[in-house]
Amino acid sequence: MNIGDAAEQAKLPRKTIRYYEEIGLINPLRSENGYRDYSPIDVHRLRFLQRSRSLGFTIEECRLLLSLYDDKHRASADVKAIAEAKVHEIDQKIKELTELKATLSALAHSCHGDRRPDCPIINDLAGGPCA
Amino acid sequence: MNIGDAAEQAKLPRKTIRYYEEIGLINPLRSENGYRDYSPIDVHRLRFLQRSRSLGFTIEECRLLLSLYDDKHRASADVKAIAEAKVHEIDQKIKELTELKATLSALAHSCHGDRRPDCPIINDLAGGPCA
DNA sequence: CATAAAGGTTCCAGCAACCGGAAGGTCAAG
DNA sequence: CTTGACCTTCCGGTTGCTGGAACCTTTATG
Repeated sequence: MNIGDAAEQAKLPRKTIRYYEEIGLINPLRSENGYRDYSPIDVHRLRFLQRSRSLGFTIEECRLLLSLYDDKHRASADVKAIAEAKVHEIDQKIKELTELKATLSALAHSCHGDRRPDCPIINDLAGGPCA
Repeated sequence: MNIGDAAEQAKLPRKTIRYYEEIGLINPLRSENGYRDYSPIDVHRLRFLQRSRSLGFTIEECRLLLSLYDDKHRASADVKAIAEAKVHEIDQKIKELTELKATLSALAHSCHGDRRPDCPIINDLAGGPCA
């Protein structure tokens, strides 16, 4: 199967697939004409990558997950630990963003938003809390 | 004032300050010896940048905010619009992350996490929703 | 058979927003 | 006089791709 079809099945751009090959996450065979030739197993692997990435795992985490995927004797606990760490990370990020939003929307709210040049937002940015 | 002191006052790494200069967000005078020389106004500007960045504005948004800051006749509405757009963006990001977290923590929860190799997380990644 | 469109290939460059380090100049203190 | 803390520039790397140029191959059509 050529890269176009593989891309469609894995729901990944061609460019991304070539990039994944470049960094050693996958390596398909080559046809006589030099075209990449993806087996169903390759496509499966690409799909694994697509899903892992969309769940927020970094490339390096994906690499690790793939190695666990390949290792038929790994313990499920290993995988679970990675997933839980990721959940924690995401949670932290959510907290940060929530605070950010509160600060910013308080600022926006305090601004009358008319034609006058006086603006609490700019004033805060200019001389805010760390002044 | 040399870059070290400016950095401390603005709470920005030296490297970052030089970078901001490189991309034209600031340009301090130079002393005889070639050292950058920051005026209080420069430091103020750096602080503005530090605060804006920490509130999640991109560099280009900061550039815009600075130009509004410099323009004594701009309407506060212009600034408010930018802030509100940012709040909306942040909100979207929070929503995305929340969904991500739900998916991932459901997965982690479904995994018994012991020594056995069978793992629902890996299984999902391998053949998940887009199989 | 010619040709044009739609695939494929490689490599090079660039995005955001910096960070780290090397090689070197400068300045104050002991 | 030397040590060490500053400062300078420049180069490369980070993450995860994406776009484009220049080129080859395959397929469809006139």
